[in-house]
Amino acid sequence: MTAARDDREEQVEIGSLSGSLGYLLRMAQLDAFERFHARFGDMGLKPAEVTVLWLVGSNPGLRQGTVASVLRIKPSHMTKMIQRLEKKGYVVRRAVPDDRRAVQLTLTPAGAQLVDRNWSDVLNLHRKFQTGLDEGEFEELLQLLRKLTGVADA
Amino acid sequence: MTAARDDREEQVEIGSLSGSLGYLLRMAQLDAFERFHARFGDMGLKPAEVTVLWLVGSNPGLRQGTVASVLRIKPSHMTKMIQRLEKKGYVVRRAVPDDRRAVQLTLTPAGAQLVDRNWSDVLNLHRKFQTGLDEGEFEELLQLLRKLTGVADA
DNA sequence: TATTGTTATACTCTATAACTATA
DNA sequence: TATAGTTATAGAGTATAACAATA
Repeated sequence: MTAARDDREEQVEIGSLSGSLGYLLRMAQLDAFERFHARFGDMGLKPAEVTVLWLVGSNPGLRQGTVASVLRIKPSHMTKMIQRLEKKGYVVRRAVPDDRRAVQLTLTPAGAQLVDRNWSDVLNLHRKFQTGLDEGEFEELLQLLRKLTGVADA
Repeated sequence: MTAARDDREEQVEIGSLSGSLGYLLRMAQLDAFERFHARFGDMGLKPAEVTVLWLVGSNPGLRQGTVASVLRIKPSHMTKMIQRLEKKGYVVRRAVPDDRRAVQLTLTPAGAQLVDRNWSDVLNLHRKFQTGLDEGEFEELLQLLRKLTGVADA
């Protein structure tokens, strides 16, 4: 009796949960992950990894620690992530000349190609799906999120 | 030379990352977690757990599986979460009379009290902090997120 | 002494599948 | 046979702390 169960679920009183920013952010992020996976799943990379590649591509020689702090990824996690990206041949690690404790990152040609080919699609991924938002609303949403998080406009 | 390092980080070119919905959602969620932890950390509950308590309080006798599907939490994780909430004395599990495979959830008096005392603060947590958004912008953001995620307005 | 990145440990969340007890 | 929930296992992300190399 699937119908009966579905009926039950429709009776749930969500109420003021729809006024919770935390809940809405969580739901939005789950949707975003699903869209990413549907479109880029066969690339074998996760959203955070693609973001790291784009950031390194835009800032060649960026230190690993800087990438971690900009993206708010823990250093110990960053290490493992960069090792994966290096193993896949997208990233090169090199000691920083002035400070040999530090590691500077650059993309390999394969990494650069991957970013060039896909970054635009990554940015437009959510617009093109049936989000219910028109272009103006989408931009408004981005603007409000930038203001909320303190991320500077491009 | 901390100053030197800070200077380096300020030179990072974020560029079109500020146009990425996924990135902004991630940053917003990190901020939201931090605010939650600063305000409710000593309660010993996480955002998802508080949300479950509120949902059960608003829908006494709700099945565990329904809670899981509404909040998009995996059933196996839901089991462990409910066990924690039960152990802390906030939730009671009972077999559903019509279907003894299923479990219906209700709050204990302690659970109900916790929700009554804190839910309003949970909802208002992000407004009151220096988010940079005024009340109108905050409501607009919630509205756009509801539209994006398909969550019905209260 | 302090900092960059690495390694190690533990815990949470996710993903999956096998299992139980019911239906 | 199918479903509700549980258990088990493996992987990713987070949080900490200890560590090596370098500053």
